[in-house]
Amino acid sequence: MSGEEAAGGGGGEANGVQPNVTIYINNLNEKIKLEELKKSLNAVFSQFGKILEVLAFKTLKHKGQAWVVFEDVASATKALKGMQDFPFYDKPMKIQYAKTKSDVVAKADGTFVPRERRKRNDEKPEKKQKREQHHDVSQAGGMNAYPGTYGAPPLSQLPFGAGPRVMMPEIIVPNSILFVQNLPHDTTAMVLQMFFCQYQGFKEVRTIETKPGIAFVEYGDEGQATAAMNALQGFKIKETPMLITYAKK
DNA sequence: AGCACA
Repeated sequence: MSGEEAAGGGGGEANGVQPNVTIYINNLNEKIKLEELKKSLNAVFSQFGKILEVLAFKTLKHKGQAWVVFEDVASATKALKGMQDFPFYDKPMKIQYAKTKSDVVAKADGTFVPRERRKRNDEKPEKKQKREQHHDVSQAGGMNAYPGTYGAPPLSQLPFGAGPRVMMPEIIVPNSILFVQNLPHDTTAMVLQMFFCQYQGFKEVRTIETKPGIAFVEYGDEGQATAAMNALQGFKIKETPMLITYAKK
């Protein structure tokens, strides 16, 4: 047990914090509204594994910070390493493991003890809390407060060979504008921009309110668009890989 | 900078 202090590499354990299913993020852009922030965090982190909950608060002491609770430590570790300094709303996010166990997790493994004074409910420590007695942790107050579980259509249902007709071979015509499909319906343009803006020649993302699940992303030229397409093809924002093609001219 | 559970 002699000095094993890594030379402040930038990991999470450098500050003596143990690996945790929950990551603690700070240096977040404080101008972003909480709801959007949580949604974006969810979008940006769900590539690393199942997310049980995203927490953020607007109190003075907790601005610019958030907690993302994963199902397992491996996902949290991947997220910590993969997204360290990722430019998120123009600020590099700083990620560590959370210092303590999240309530959702404690509730799931039965170690949860309300930290505040228990309410007028001291004669009933029975296991009848809610009618959610599922063993599915994700339901335990998780992130599923989303306006619906849409679930993008699987790749097999994409409008490619759609229709019972003879398949015409689609001629691929390169375009500086990309057409992105198969996105989670709550994906915002901001989140898409965070991914697509990392490639040369990025101009803008356009979404259409009446058409969730798709987006157009414009680059300076076809070559740049192609590079971005190759880099992000099949990237999963939630569970379903996004499909990128050239927009029709 | 700031580690919570609305």
